[in-house]
Formats: sequence, structure tokens, C-alpha cells
Amino acid sequence: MKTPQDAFTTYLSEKNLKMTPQRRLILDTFIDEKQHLSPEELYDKVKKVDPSIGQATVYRTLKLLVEAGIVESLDFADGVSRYEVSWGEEHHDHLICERCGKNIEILDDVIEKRQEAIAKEHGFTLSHHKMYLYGLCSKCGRKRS
Amino acid sequence: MKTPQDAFTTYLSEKNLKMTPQRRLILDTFIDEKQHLSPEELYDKVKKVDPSIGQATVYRTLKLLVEAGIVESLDFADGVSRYEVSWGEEHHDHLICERCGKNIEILDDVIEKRQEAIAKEHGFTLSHHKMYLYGLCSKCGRKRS
DNA sequence: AGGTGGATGAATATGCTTCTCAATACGGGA
DNA sequence: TCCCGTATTGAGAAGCATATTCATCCACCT
Ligand SMILES: [Mn+2]
Ligand SMILES: [Mn+2]
Ligand SMILES: [Zn+2]
Ligand SMILES: [Zn+2]
Repeated sequence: MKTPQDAFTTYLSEKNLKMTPQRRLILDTFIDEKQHLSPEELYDKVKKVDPSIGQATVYRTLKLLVEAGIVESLDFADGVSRYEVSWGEEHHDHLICERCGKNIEILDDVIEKRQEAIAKEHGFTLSHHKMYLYGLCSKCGRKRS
Repeated sequence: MKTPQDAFTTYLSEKNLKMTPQRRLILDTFIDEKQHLSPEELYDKVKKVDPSIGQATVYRTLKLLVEAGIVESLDFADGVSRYEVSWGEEHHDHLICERCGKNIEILDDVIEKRQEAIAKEHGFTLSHHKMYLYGLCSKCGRKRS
């Protein structure tokens, strides 16, 4: 499978857009950080390599990466949007501790199949879904204040 | 079971807060509209009855209603927060058409049980979850542009 | 009546995200 | 190589939903 970088280059040229040093740096930095990053956090990382970069460019590039199907946007309901590199990765959902923020990636075939079935029952063609499970992890559950 | 209004009154007095005409009007209006309302939409409805009401009061009251467990906040990824009255209603999730906005409430026992099981496997105590299925409804799917 | 604490509306502030704009970089053709 | 059109960029301003501030108001108790 193509690397995310190659996929991005391909996507850009298809749209008559250009691969630039800034875009390359932003994607490379994102891939290095295997995390659920907010635009601001990614901007901070990128600035360490190229302090002249503007945060508008980070927002714009994230938008492009989502359109290109290389990155997915997440929603942990913590006030900022978050992203993760999804290219070449298996789909998964998230189990989140509301106290400490611990975040576990989960995947359940039974659920995924039922989601498809439910959509079909209603005549829908499913394009994607979001599922977030919120609760307390074992550590935080014990010392519940 | 208590009505949402009674539940709200109870909650307020427990917290040494007061039931006011504004709060009563906001909840009554919300209950009349069996919809997924945004704060702005609710504000517009309420203003028709009492034009002197402030939108800060709508935001504040919605927050209280969520805390009281009478209302739930939703996230349809359309740029605004949305709410629905959940008191006395069965939990459900949503199936959303990305083209026309059609919104179907769904509930699947298999999924709900698996969610609990997954959380347990990871030592989590689940407090709640969000699940949104996005796609195209039968109408919009046919005339795909 | 006077006092106390919550509630309110208008205005202002906040925080994340997007847009505007002038300057710059790039790439293909003369 | 120079020219030209287009895409890109960074800085700052603007948008937009939501939260907060603050002076006033009101309900209730003594
Ligand atoms: Mn899933
Ligand atoms: Mn559910
Ligand atoms: Zn935890
Ligand atoms: Zn539709």
C-alpha cells in the first residue's frame, strides 16, 4: 500500500494542487506523533521544526488531509477537534476515561455488522459512523471521589 | 414517573436554586417541540412567547437541564450543539442522512450489550456513549449527484 | 420595611476555526 | 532565461457559538 505521503501527493496532483515543504512537514510531523492531536498541538510540534509556519496552514492542511482520506477527525467532546492518521490503519472506535483522559482504541465486529444491518433496514447507505464510549477506567473507578 | 417539570423543580430545590418563569417557559417550550433543537432555535421559539428573554438564560437553563438529567446533548456534527428531552424517554442513537438531514432514532440491544461487554473487558465502568451513523437515505441515495 | 442571595438581560469576552489579502513561490511556455 | 498565471503562504482580522461579567431585579425571610 502507498505511504500516506504518496497518497497525499497523488491526491494533490489530482486536484491540481501542489506538494509544498509546509504540507510535507505537517504530514510528516503528524505521522511521527502517533496520537490524537488537536490543530493547536500539531501546530506546536511543527513550529519546533519551522518556526515561520502559520497556523492557518496547519488548519488548511488538516482539511486537505481529511478530504484525501488520509486523516480522520475525532470528537472527544473536550472542546477541540482532534485528528488521527487513518491511512493504512484499521478502522476503530474509542473508549475514553472521563477522569484521566485514558483512551483505548476498540473494534468490535458484532457492532460494526449491526450498524450496517440497521442502516440497511432503514434504506440507508452508510458512509461512516462515530462511536465513543465514556466512563471510568479501572484506576479512576477505584478512587472515585 | 415524575414529569420533566417536576423533576426540574426537584433538582433546582436540591441545589438551592429557584424555579423561575423563564426556566419554566424554556422547559415547556422545549417539551412542546419534539425535535433536536439548537440553543438558537430554542431561543427563537421562546422569544415568541416572551420577547424579553435573553439568550444567555437559554444557554444557562439548557446547562441546568443537562445536569438535572432531563435533557441530553447531541452532536450531529453540523456546527451547533443540539439537545433533546430524554426524561422518561428510552435511550436511543441516531441515523443521519448527510444530504437532507433526515434523522432516524435507533436502538439496538445487541450493540448496547456489546458496548457494556467491551467496557468491562477493559476494566471500564461505562457512564454513557455516543453513536451516530452517517450516510444517505433511500431518497437521497437514488438521486446521487 | 430592610436585607440577602439567586436570577436576569445586555453587553462584552472568549476560544476555536476560517477568511482576507498582499506577498511569494512555482511551473510551463515563449 | 524571462514572463505569466496560478497556487500557497503567513499575519491579522473576522466569524461564530458559547461563556462570563455586571448592574439591576426579584422572591423570600425576618
Ligand atoms: Mn466502529
Ligand atoms: Mn446506544
Ligand atoms: Zn481514568
Ligand atoms: Zn436524505
